[in-house]
Amino acid sequence: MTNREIAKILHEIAVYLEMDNESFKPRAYEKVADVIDGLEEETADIYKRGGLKALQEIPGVGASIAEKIEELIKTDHLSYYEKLKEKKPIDLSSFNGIEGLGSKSILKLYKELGIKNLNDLEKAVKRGDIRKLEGFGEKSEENILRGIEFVKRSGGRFVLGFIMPQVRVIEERLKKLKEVEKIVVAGSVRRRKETIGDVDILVISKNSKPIMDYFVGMKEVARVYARGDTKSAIKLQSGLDVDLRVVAEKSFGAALNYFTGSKDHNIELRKIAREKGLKLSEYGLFKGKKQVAGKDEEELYRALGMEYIEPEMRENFGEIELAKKKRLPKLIGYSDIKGDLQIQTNWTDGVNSIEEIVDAAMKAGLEYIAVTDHTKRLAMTHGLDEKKLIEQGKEIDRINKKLEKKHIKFKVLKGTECDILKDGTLDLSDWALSKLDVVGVSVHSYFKLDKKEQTKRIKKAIENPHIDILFHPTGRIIQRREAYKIDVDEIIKAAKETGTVLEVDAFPDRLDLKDEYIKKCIENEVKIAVDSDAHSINHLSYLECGVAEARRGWATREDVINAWPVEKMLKFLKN
DNA sequence: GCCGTTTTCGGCCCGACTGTTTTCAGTCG
Repeated sequence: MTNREIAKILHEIAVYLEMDNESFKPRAYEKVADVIDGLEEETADIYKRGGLKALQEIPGVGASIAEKIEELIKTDHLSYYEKLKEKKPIDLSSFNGIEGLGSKSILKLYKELGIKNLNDLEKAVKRGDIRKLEGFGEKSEENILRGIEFVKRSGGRFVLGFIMPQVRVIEERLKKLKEVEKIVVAGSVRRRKETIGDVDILVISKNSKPIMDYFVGMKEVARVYARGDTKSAIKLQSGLDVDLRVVAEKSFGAALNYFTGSKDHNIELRKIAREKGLKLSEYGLFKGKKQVAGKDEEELYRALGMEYIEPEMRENFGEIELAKKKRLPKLIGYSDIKGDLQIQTNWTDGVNSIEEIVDAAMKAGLEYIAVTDHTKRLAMTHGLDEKKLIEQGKEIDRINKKLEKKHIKFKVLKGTECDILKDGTLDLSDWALSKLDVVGVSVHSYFKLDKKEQTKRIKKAIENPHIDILFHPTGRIIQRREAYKIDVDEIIKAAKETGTVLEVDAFPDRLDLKDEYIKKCIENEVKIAVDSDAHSINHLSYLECGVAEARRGWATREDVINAWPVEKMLKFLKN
């Protein structure tokens, strides 16, 4: 049983307990569900390793929940949960994402109308049964209908890197309004989560009416949920929900903090405030009635006795403890990347020539790139064999000479994205690999091998002394493809032993490695490389998404080899 | 149900909005 499955059951137990008007138990289950969902190690492995005792070391897990998890792991069943479900046989998960429907409403719908799932709900809405219920009305009915549509369509989330340009356009437009004194996009966009559900924008203004008028009247607005003087909410034609809030200058920091989240991070901060006899809300930090901080975030964190915490770290994964001790890492900056070590050109499946990419990379402020086209095994991309690779090397020599002549300091490196074959051997000869500056390897086939075999395959590949970087190490594609089954800890260990760099592929729906694994690399002193995996010059801008993910994994400039000058980076790869 | 510079009981984050009411429960972030 996976963490996700365990978390889902615990979450549903919480909902059932809420239905029974239990006051604090639901929160206990809810909390553990969240913790387990975010756990790196499989709970089943934790149990295997240390039994009930180890389970109880998971934050929020006590004797009672530990036993329930044990039962789940051992038998794939939980009698406690099944009894609850027997009493109220409702498909709770089908109601996820229908905004405004919590446990109490779901219970009412079940009791009064016998609604057990989304299908029943849709039928009841269409019959007009919902509005007749006490406590429900036309508006509720409309909301439910909209929720059903939403859930059916998208599951409700967008890949941040793909939707970001749209967010920026709106931000820029609002910024230009003369009534807007300050504007920040908060929420999960500011924390740079991989996917987002909606966008929260905060502005300071003394005259909000024209701003709100403009906001709800934009051409791509599909629907206006609310239009007030302090808050408006819209849905864009793309399906993205955007909220705009106007806050007072003296509360801006507190509001920004509050609307940036994460929720867990905020809860911790509020607890700390309470311990100090203070009260934290989105209006500020208060001692009694008196505001002691909240104008900006720096001041707020200082008043709580800690360092400023970058938004990308605010997940309550230990950042607050470090901030208290004033020992937060200095995260890599968005303009620290000096080179890009994975780029495909029109020699294989990229669309641009090497020279076009060099040109674009220079304009983007880079100092070097590695050309890393696919190898022959990927026939559909016309992958390069040894002979073509040598030809390409000559072309790169020519371009470098040309740059030198013009006294341009930019450097093009010879590289490859060499295929890892099924047995862990490589698609190019050692002789060919030894001629290259940057050797990346990656898996593009046999995704379904079992965990042991897949791990062994990748380990074998990176044990080849010519290998520098393992590209997109887990192979996941967000919202489309699961990661291959591999033991990431084993791979990190092998990378440490062989001096292999692990990549953070910056493509918005890859972000591979993801944040939690990046954090693990850094804890184990394994270096990472943030690469665009560009297949066209337009993709170079995705480097930003990779840096964001690296920051979410607490990476500093020292951890990222392509944030280093080219000489230092190459010297590191040689050793 | 969990947790403890409050160790075996008492407290658990906070405020606002929504839709339905006629003072509030439910939901959300």
